[in-house]
Amino acid sequence: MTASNKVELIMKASLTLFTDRGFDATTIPMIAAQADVGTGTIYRYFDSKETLVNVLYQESAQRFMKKVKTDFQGISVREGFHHLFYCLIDFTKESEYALFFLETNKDAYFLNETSRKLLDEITQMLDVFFQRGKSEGVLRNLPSNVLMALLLGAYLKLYQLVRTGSVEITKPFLKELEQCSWDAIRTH
Amino acid sequence: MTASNKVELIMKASLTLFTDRGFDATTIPMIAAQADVGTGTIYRYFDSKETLVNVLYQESAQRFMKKVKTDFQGISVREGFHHLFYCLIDFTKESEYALFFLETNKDAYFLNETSRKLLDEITQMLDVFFQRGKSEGVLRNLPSNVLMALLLGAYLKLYQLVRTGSVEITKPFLKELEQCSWDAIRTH
Amino acid sequence: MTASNKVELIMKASLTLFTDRGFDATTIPMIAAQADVGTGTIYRYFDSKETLVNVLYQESAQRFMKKVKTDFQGISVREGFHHLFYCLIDFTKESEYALFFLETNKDAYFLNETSRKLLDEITQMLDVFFQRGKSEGVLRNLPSNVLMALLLGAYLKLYQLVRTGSVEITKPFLKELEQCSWDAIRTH
Amino acid sequence: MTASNKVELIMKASLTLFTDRGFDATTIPMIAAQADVGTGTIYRYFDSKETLVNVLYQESAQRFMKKVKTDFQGISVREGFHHLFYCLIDFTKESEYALFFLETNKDAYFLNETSRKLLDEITQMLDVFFQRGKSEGVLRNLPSNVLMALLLGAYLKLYQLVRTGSVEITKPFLKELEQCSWDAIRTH
DNA sequence: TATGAATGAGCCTTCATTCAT
DNA sequence: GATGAATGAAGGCTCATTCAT
Repeated sequence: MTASNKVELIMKASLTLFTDRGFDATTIPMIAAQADVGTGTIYRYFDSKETLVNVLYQESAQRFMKKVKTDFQGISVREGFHHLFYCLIDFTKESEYALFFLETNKDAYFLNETSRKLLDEITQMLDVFFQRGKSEGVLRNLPSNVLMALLLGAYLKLYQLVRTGSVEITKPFLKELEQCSWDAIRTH
Repeated sequence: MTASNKVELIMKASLTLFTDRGFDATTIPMIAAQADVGTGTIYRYFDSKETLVNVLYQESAQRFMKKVKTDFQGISVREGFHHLFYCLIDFTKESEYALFFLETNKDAYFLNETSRKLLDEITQMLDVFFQRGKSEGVLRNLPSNVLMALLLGAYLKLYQLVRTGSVEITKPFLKELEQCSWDAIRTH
Repeated sequence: MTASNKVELIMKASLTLFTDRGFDATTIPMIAAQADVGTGTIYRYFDSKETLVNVLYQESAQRFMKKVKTDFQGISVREGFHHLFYCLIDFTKESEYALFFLETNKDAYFLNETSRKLLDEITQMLDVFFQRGKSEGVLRNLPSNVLMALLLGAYLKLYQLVRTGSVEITKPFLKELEQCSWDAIRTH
Repeated sequence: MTASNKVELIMKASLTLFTDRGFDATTIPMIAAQADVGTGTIYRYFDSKETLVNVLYQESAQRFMKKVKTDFQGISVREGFHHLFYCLIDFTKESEYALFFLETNKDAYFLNETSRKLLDEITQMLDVFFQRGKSEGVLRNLPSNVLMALLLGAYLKLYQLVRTGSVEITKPFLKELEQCSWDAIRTH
């Protein structure tokens, strides 16, 4: 078994557990068991539990950023929003546990400087987009982080319903949700 | 120093810490230090950490429910929404850390039966309101919990910005946010 | 309420609880509740929990010693044994909780020097008696503490059965037990 | 150092301390220090302090039962008594702290169902023996538990003297003690 | 390299003791 | 004198982290 494979196993297991149970309620032995490796092995690849969670966070952040960036240029604001919305959806679909990244607050006590900076990068990228929307008069004249909060907050709370099985995702449902979110931030 | 004073200090400290760090990452010694009381004192007033968190939750839930109920009858759906939105605002203003109640998931493992029942009551009360809105054709034809998630999710994420000082609350700002939320769930 | 009265209440309550639950499992608040006094009141009369238990022990020891001493002179060894046996019985009857004294080992970690010395006094008194029995050829030629252990050990173990209700005390039963104990230590 | 070694160290240390100070007055850190292991190590091998004490109790009970059972059939009552008496002696000699088992009351709050059942088995086995003695007219007509109490109570109290060094065990001494105990319960 | 036994700091909780009323 | 609220040291137990194999 290659080292990278072990790392992957550990990361996957951590992500699952952190998402399902939270950072504090997840123990290193739990992760080791889930990843089917020894406890000590985790420490061969990650300095500490905090390092691990930050690596995870950063990996997700990077993946999310890359996804958003792709084909995000040279399209209309409405198309951009559609893109953004489906990035969230795809991102969550690809790995349900990516939610961990989306749900973790910027000021979570276990995040380090690197993680926070990465989030800032994403925020700035989105800021550019939202600024354009505002200058074009398509989006409400609110701070970008507010617009993003409206979008992301609603999305996450909704996804909780999905995860608990209270709500089922269908294409028309997604379409309507996209419209809701769009209506929330666009000018009328 | 009166006993009630200590209870208040403990509750306030707990609420702050639970809101900021979450239940698991908050330790009893932390609470004691923040409340400036001895560790043992907390146990004079609360059976356990779990009792404490539930008392806090229920107190908030009750306060929120009472607030919403007042003047919630015999008004139009739009007016009802306005009422609801400003209940959230006032509730959060009164005690910033009331967010703890709003943010805590129903299935948080530390909530007891009483807490869950209380939340169910609130949910049902809101369901009646959202149903009326839908039957009048004013609100989108989505499940009530979805409509609530859209409203609450956005509000909470937004309030995080307020707490970190990234955004300042002003009357016109609130007015606009109310409109955003309303636009998200109303029919167009 | 006179001070001495409080002291009595506290001592009685302690004795009961120490006998029933043991020294470690008995808390000061428990004693206070049972004695119907405030927690702090106990510390007005006793320096510490350890002081309290030693006072109790010594009081019992003194009472037992006095009881044995009375009419213990100028009688035959057999009569002396009868006296001793019924001292145990009466002592236990008068206050069932006197058992605490009889059951507490000399090397119990909470006993202080004074308590140990008092027990030594009793031991010496009994030694005189047992020596006489041996020199008269009535008792087995074994160390006095051994003879006493045979008597007391059997008695205490038996009394446990009484307390759990497994065995009922009647006059003929006591008569037979006395004979058992006597047969154990007398010469044949 | 092998795992079984640690378990042994822990069990030995616990047994010593439980015997010397009792269950309540013995702390896990004490045991760890005595066994020269970390506190946490104890919990690798025993779920809880209560589990530990029960394992200890059951191990002793089993060892005692096995010892008594061997060559306990088809011998006279007097021979049976001799066997029983030397079982106690050997048992205590093998591990001085086996006393913990003999001294612990059946109704000790920390004993679990398994421990109690094991003691019941032993009690029943002895009951059969005592019944035979009574029906043959060799033993006093007293309940079996009373006869056992006479024997065991005396033995335990005696052994306390041995442990404190007040008395030294020699062959003739044991012989005489056996006779004492036998004289206590036999018919005359 | 991989492991998991071992560890001890730190958690929740209790309770002997103090002290302001 | 009497009280009981307040305290913090210490107990049982968990778990992040280390290290010998």
